[in-house]
Amino acid sequence: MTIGTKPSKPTLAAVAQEAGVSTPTVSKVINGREDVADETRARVLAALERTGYKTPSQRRSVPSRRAVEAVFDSLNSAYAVEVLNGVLEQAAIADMEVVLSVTSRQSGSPLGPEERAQRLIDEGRSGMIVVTSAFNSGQLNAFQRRRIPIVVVDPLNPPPGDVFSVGASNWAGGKAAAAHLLALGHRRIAYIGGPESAECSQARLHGYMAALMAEGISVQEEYVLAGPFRPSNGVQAMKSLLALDDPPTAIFAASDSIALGVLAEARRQNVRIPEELSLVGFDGTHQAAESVPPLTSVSQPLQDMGRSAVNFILRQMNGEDIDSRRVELATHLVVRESTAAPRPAAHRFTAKEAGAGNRGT
Amino acid sequence: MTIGTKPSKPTLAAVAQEAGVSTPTVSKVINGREDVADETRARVLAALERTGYKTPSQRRSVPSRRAVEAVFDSLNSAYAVEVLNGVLEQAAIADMEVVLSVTSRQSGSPLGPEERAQRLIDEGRSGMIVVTSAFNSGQLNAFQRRRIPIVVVDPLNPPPGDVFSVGASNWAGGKAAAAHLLALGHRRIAYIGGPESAECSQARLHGYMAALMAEGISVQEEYVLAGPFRPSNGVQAMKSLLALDDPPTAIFAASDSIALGVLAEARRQNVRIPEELSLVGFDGTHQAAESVPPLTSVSQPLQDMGRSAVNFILRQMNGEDIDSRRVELATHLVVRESTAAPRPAAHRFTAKEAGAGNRGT
DNA sequence: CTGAAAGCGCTTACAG
DNA sequence: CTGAAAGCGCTTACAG
Repeated sequence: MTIGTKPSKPTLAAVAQEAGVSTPTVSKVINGREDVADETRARVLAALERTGYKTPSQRRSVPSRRAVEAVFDSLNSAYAVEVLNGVLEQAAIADMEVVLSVTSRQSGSPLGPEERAQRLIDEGRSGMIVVTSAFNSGQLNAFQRRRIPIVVVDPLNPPPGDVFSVGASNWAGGKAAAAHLLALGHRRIAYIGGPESAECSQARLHGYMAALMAEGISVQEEYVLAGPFRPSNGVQAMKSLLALDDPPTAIFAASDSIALGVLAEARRQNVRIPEELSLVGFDGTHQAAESVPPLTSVSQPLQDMGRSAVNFILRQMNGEDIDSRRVELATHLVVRESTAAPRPAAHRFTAKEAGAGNRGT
Repeated sequence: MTIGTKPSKPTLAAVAQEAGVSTPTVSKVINGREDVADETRARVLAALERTGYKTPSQRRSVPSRRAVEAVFDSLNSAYAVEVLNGVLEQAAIADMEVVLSVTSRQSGSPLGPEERAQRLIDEGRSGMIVVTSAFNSGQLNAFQRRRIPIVVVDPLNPPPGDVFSVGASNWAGGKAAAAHLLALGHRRIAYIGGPESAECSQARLHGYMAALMAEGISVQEEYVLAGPFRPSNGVQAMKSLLALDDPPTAIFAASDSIALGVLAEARRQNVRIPEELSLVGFDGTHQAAESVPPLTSVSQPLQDMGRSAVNFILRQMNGEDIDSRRVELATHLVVRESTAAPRPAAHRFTAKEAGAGNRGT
């Protein structure tokens, strides 16, 4: 794999010497001429192999520096950009190119799975990294069938069993988030999830439930909400939660972007975080670190996930025997300033206080 | 080879004859060597064009899909991601691939300009879009010399005269920002700039100065600060400005990221925006729209800039005669909620009030 | 900066 | 079939 020191590029003459024949003979073999004895041809082919000879055009036009195709849903999330950064970093180390495309920007005529797979082969791609839900399992299979190495990163839904994928430990992350809030003394903890169909959100929800149940706290239905991974979801959910008779003292949001929506709505309603409400996000993007207050968040190793995806492609290319088709990287809770112990029960915050007392100040 | 006729494959020698020079000279031009007189180079380039000469590797290579190389400093800014989105969109429309690399992630051995240019040719790239200050003019010239279409997007500093570039009307944007604040009634307006060496920041500063001078207001030295295009710069600058005896009632920040730092520090010191301080950013990234309060900002057409860069490459590829090598797209002020009329003079906000009255609340 | 001359790597034509 | 020799197209080193 090292491109570093080449003693000297093997020439025709060197191959000839290795094979014990003249240069014209090697030339004939390379150019597929028929006037060469089978035995001689075999010796020359062996020598070509040993010396790693490349024809001038092979040397010059390097038709394909290895390239991975990276397909994203969009780049309009800090999440996607972080994964991309990891992909770029590992690709640079492996001296591979990254050909980037974004499904939302696809030109008019979307290619069918078979055509797309064929084009990937024609262009000499080494593989494809998929960070989008735009491919269904039929399409993924079209790539597999043509033996194009493929890796799906953090799929909303699990890919077919034989497709490689990279994800994060969502269940453990959800459990850690809820456990942190429980340890601070919270008992009324809400969960604002991603789309109900998304496996990763379900896993986070079940981690949250596991933590509550371990403390003997039953999960209240009205505390469990769902929606897209967007700030608007956080805004809406926050409004619903504040309107409850018994609003939560803490919220676990299934993504930082949702949490940012919660934060914005909290500020609008003058609910102070963390004094009146604790908030935990998920993803650990730089947005979480830079928000005011900085957000406690379950950090996913997004760059590592991007790096792992590239490594997975490389290992498939090398024909390595890979025992597990799924890699799950650990999440970890990063405690910042959006979580604190709940206020004493007497001063419990309610929606009515927010509406009346604080708004106009 | 028959004498006098022009057979199918034009050779170096044929080109040399056509140009009235020796074969070594043609060889030098093709390989981008510098030891060729400009006038000679022009003659040879013309002869290459007329004869339709192809290098051996060009003759052998299979025509593949057109691809642009896009080189960014990093993707850790909303600015860069927006430009990239524009590049991706226009490239998709033109059915071109985008090969993405990030200079900060370059693998161990950075390529020299000549090698890098050669590799671009070897890989069959159609051109290169540069969104980084990592290339000096010598390097840019190395690409120009080899006839690789190249476009520099919003250069911190202007590229050499013959390099194509895409930018935004920074001076007009700076003027619009200051004029907006003046129209609201502000008279003490500070400017927090980018790096002093950056042309774009200088242009914004001079636009700001022009607006003040048009109102007969002299620019106060202590109100003009500079630093990197990062939130930390905004934080530092905000601290200095608040420490002045006569702090400004409005701040024009040379980028949204700087403004976000100002916003964070303002919140920390309980300076309310816009009630006590008006704030204008620059760039118009989604960060400006999503901050609390949403930021008034001079919007750059970042996606359009990315799109224009791709179009510039396409036009160079098509050999179009391009009259202007610089395209400057219009900026426009987007007024949101971070700007308002200053408080009446009697209640003028001072640093001391912030320190004493509000902090502990 | 230019180009005659030498050189390089490969191919071709042909004698054996 | 094989390979010495001539040839081709391009590059390099260097004298002027």
